[in-house]
Amino acid sequence: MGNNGRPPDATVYRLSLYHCFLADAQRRGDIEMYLTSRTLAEELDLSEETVRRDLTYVECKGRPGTGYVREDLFVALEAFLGLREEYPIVRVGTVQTLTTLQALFPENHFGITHAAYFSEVDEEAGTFVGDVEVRHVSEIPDLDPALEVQVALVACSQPWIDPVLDMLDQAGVSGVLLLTPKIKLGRPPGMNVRHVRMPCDIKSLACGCRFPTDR
Amino acid sequence: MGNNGRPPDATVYRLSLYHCFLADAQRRGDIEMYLTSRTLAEELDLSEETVRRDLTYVECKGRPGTGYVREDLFVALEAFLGLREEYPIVRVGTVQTLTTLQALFPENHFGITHAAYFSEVDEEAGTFVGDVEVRHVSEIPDLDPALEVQVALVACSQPWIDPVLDMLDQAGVSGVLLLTPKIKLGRPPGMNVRHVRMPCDIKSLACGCRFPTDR
DNA sequence: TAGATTGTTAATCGATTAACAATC
DNA sequence: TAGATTGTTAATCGATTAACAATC
Repeated sequence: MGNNGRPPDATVYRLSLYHCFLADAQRRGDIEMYLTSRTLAEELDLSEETVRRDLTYVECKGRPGTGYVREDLFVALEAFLGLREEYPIVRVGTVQTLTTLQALFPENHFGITHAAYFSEVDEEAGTFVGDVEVRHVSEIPDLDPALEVQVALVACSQPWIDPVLDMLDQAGVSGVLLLTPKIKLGRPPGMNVRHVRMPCDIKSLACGCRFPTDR
Repeated sequence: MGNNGRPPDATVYRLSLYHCFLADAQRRGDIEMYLTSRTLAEELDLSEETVRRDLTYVECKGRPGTGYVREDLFVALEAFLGLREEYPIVRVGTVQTLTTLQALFPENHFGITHAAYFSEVDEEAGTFVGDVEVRHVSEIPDLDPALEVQVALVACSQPWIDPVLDMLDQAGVSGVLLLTPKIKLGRPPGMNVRHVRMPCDIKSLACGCRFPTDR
């Protein structure tokens, strides 16, 4: 504890994973009072040491012999990650894509909710995905600043990527999870883009077959 | 060169990225004969040194003062990654999801093609996505071994994840790119799973807002 | 107290960056 | 030859693992 400064990326990702784990466990009705680094490690395929090291970054002391108070840990993680009760994000893609995403990663799971949906297809403006109204991407800059949306999930078609990133930047969104494959992005300076490149992941996995894991 | 043994994961991923870059450039009709580490670095937001270091793993010598022969590099990367002309993969998900994936990451882009589509929905067996017939996931173990499929792209619903991973394992598929969020996987031993956890990525991005990048 | 688990320090492992001689 | 770019070695940075004293 008392560990200041920006933690390593790998740690931030795992802290997010712990938060997801707790949100999910809560949803499933788990009400155990305490949680140890060992349990967490086993559930998430990590080592105990890594878990404890990670948790030194958040404002939550563990109790030797007992573990961490589940609820305290959850609250501390939420605070550390800068989340809110239901963290609102924006989603961008065609109605087709938005519908798939809604099925794959439903609203209000893991403590994340929607602020707005945007489609790049003109005719889809005004239609609904679930009970959410879809607006045209060109309206992204008009996103209500009061919503304080910081992150977007983007899966629009390739040609729309750069314009969409620009408009999100204008709307004050500083983090983007991008699912559409593309080689070179025209990312606005300062914008944080996590790009999932499915073709690269697949090729990496192909390579994995040539070098079988030793563990 | 002469660099043997399994390269670091980060390197394998970037080698895949270089291969994607070349496949994409070829598709766009780029026919420059040579390519330098600087160009590659600039296009992919990496450092020159990293690119050169990475390329020491593949069987392709660069020429001081000139760079790498584009075509040679492409062939060497393909060989190194264990790819083939059109590398066949399997895709798993509902018709809805498969359709979205086909739009987002079309067949025959980046040198990857399909071997088969599988849906977890009984009634969807026999339907078509694009010109590809969809089969039921329970048929995964019957996948023709002659196709030599090594990798699958899976985006089925949560309850199907574990059974699907098992059946893919039976079918000899050893690498999986999984898009469905889930905390704990029952992954068959030896199976290589790259799990994209959208909720975790989003929370990590949220955290990024609290610690603005310094560069 | 005894058992269990934390938090911290040191050691190791892994990856990137810097520097530069070799060479086309 | 001169200019440009490679490949390699050393230095740095970052992350994980191991070990263990502290403590509830």
